[in-house]
Amino acid sequence: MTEVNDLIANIEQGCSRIQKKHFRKDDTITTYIQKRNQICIMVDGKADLIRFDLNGNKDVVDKFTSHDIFGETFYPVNTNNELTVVATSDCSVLFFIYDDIYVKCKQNCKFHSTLSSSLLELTLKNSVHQNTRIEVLSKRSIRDKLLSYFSILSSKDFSKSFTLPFSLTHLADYLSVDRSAMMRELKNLIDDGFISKNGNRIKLLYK
Amino acid sequence: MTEVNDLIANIEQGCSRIQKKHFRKDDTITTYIQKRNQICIMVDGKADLIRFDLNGNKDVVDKFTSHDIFGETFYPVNTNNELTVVATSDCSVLFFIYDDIYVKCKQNCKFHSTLSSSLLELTLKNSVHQNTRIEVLSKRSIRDKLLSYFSILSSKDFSKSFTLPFSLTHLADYLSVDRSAMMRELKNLIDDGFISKNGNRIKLLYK
DNA sequence: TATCTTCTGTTGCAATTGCAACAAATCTTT
DNA sequence: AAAGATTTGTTGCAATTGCAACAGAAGATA
Repeated sequence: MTEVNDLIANIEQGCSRIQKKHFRKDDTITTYIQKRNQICIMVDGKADLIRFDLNGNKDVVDKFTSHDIFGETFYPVNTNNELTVVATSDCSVLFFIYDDIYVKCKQNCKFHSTLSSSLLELTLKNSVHQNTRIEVLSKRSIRDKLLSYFSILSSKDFSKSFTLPFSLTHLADYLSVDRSAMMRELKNLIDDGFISKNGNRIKLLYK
Repeated sequence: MTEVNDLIANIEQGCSRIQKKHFRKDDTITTYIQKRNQICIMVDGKADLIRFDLNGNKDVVDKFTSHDIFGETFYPVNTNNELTVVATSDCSVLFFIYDDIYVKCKQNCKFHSTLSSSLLELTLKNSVHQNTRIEVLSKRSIRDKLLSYFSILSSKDFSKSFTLPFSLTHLADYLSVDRSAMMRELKNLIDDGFISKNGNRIKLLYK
């Protein structure tokens, strides 16, 4: 597949209906509510997708980094609670409305065919990440969640040793488990000889 | 967005590199291993995505029904254990290789632009399903998993009453929890006055 | 350098969950 | 209509997990 940067450059240059905006840390980038299928592409920077639930609790639903694609289009309609994307670093984001581009603008803009295949690539990449997360979340115990995630990281790096892509605190969020329970289970895995660990570097000791 | 049937008809007719095959119940449709980015579209029928793990346990990773898009392209490379798609009813499936179509056949087949946007639609739809599942799986208790899933179904039907799209046994699989524990929690939700239930029909009683 | 914040590590305890096992009900197939 | 398969419903018990709370380490900011 093509380089992500090329794709984004393609998307950015082709059509007046696509906007690029810049944000500072803690700015609200967008909300998922009645935006008629807004699609966003993170060119550069980081952001959190946040829900305020019925009790007013803040909940980080997802995290986006450079080259991620996100927006209302990817989410089930849910009238109960609004989703908000908040910048966690300075960032730049492309915006457009799916319906505008594919319905209103169909005839006169031949750029759309390349846009489609670029978007398709980004969306497929996104799908792989989602399936990875589903795979891991669907394990019933913390131990299995950890082992399954480690196994995927190991395959990706072609090595029994790899570095976690984020902090242990964030890992617990990603696995949707209590951090202290996860720490306990990491210790058990070490004691039982399944893995060794040095900071954020993990080594698989089995098979 | 366009009707799924139209999309599939489009995809089916446009290109000699796309094949349609038929399967009987229990046939193996495909395996996810070194198929160079195979993409499959279920025209009609049902199938399970199955993993045989290291202990030889059979594990249903995902379920596909009519109009679902699936295949190796959507999954993280994982050398450890092979994924197999097995028909759970008679079905017909479209097959093609992503790389073949977008790389080898780029110049001479103008059908590709419509293919791209059709695939994009299917993949976006798939993304919504995946995010729904992630949303639900990331809840920490069975109670919250149930309530979150019910809330999504309720929004989709614009009603406090709705019918579960599958059996309670399958629901437990979808939520990745023990079935008996889920039944217990359903009973608690009823006793606590959050929901009422009649067979597969659920009614939300709060707010 | 001092201060503030985030991250890591640990523990006791209570609550939730998974497991095993069984019986009854419902749906399929012959 | 009978036999077989699948689904629903229930329970006791053990194991896992979440929660609360704390302390020290490491990183960031002024």
